[in-house]
Amino acid sequence: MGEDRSRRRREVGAGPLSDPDQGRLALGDDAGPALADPPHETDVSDARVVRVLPDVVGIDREFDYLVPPAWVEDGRVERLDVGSMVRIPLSGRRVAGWVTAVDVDPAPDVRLVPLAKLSGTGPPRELIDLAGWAAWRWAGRRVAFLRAASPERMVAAVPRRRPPPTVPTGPRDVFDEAFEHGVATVRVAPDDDGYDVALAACRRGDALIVTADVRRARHLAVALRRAGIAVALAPDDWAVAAGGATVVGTRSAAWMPMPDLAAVVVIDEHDERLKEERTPAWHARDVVLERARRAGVPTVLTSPVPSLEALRAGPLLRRERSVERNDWPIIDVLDRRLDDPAKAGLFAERLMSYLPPDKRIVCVLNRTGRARLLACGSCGELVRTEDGSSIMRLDDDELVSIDGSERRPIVCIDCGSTRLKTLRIGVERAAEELAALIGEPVDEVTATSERDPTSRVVIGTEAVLHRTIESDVVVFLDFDQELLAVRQRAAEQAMAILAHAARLTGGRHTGGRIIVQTRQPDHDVIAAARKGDPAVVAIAERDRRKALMLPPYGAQVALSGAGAAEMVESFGDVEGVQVRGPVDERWLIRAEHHAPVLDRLSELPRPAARVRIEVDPLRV
DNA sequence: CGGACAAGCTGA
DNA sequence: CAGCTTGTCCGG
Repeated sequence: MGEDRSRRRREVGAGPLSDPDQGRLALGDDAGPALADPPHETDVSDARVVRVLPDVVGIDREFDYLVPPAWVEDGRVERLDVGSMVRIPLSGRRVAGWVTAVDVDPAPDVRLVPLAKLSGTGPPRELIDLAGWAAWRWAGRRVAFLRAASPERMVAAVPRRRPPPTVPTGPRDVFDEAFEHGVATVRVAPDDDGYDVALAACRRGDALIVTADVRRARHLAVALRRAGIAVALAPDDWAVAAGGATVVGTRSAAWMPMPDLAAVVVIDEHDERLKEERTPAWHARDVVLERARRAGVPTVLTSPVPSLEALRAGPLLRRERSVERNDWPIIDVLDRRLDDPAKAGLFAERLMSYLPPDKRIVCVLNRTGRARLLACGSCGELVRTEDGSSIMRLDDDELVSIDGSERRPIVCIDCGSTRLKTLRIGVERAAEELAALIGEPVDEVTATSERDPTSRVVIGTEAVLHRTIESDVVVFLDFDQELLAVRQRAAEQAMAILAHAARLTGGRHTGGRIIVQTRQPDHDVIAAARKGDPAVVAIAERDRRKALMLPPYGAQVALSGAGAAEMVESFGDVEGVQVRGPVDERWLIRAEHHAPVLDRLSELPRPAARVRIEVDPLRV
């Protein structure tokens, strides 16, 4: 060992200059002036060694580095700890990385080089550990999670906490009780804004409050600050959070530093926006549940329509049945089977008599999969080929005809404008028809609409529910679209959509109303919403998923991409794990428990070709 | 990921 | 066999 070290010292100190990093070392550079002197005084054999994970996707391996002795002398080493963000020389280039361990015994027989730079403060130790767990849980790479846990811009020093938070005390409520269970789910009113649960969490100390919606997060942050609480809004206020504060934010908040974490809240835990879309497709609810468990602090999940995952995580707390019922709007069901099929258009004949003449009305028409049309944003003409025979689509920054034979830059042939808009035929036609029926203008809202609608009656795709702040009545023109969707979680998603609509309208006690046009008036989802009791759907779903061993009662992993076949090949046979596929170049791995599948996936080498691994996908 | 190096292909 | 492409390995 001693021999190794002295050899290393010689090589590091006076090694060949062909290695650019060693050249830097000998010349001082970032390592500081101390090393510009001959290294006779600084005994590198006693130098401290740290372990670093490079911020390079595709490496996912740690390397050992020397702490430059100059850092010891100038005190920089004081700031160097697990989680520190550094720059390291790695195979001839310099890359960023995270310190994952300090004062390590270096791996033998490697020629150590010093760290190049101390860049700033990074994720604390517990988040480094949590990232390791998450990499296992979602079969991803640690780098992805450490990036999520790192500040967007380098943080040199963490400000110390401002004066101790003053938290308004209030009467003990259902949320205070929920925190005493360790993990619990509270079924709340559809229009619950999350403020009460957030406040109950803050009464316990620094709270981590995760919401699905950005606007909700911002509102909550403002409201809590107004109540005198020190709040860091994720991800911007990273440094404030690191100094100690309550953290509010969407998914990204799950990875914010919190030195004094005391309680965790997930608002609208059923919302699919809590799941990252890109791989690794982690779920913020599940990340914070694990984080809280490790920290030994309680978690409360809230939702008007709790997921099976939440119901499995802990007890469900509800309010009185009669109270819950009142929190949901009245649901009017228009049975489309009763219409004369010959003239069954988009609007049931009876619908007009259900629409109040002076209230705000939002109509939802989820016609996904319909052909999207491009039109000129200026003259309104449809974007077509030269001869006008066929429509054109957008391909990167060019227009291309459907058969691919004609391309041109984005220019309207009629007026020369370069501005385009997309039309969704379903919604557009419906808006025209509805405007004619009610004799007043009807604005359209789609995911790409820029301005908020101003008309009293609005129509749009599901996106309209995210855009509109308040309305008295929500009409689902074709709810069968949701009920019949060939999706694994169609019923829950339909229930969630109704809950979202109920948020806009408010409960029946304030006149809230939802009108549902359907050919399945007896569907569980509709029955549940009418009673204001989502358990009806949850129980049916639970039994179905248990029987099929679907999450959360089993593990499901989808593999796709060019390297998937190779990965499945090397996955081989694992006891109690079944592999099916490929269906559309996609494999499905299923098992009763996650561990055998995830353990195997984590020990498998990644194929060179890309593989998309989705653990417990929301849609299959 | 990206550089180094080896093995394989091409053309004269 | 130089000169190039493609594949595989490995980094401290």
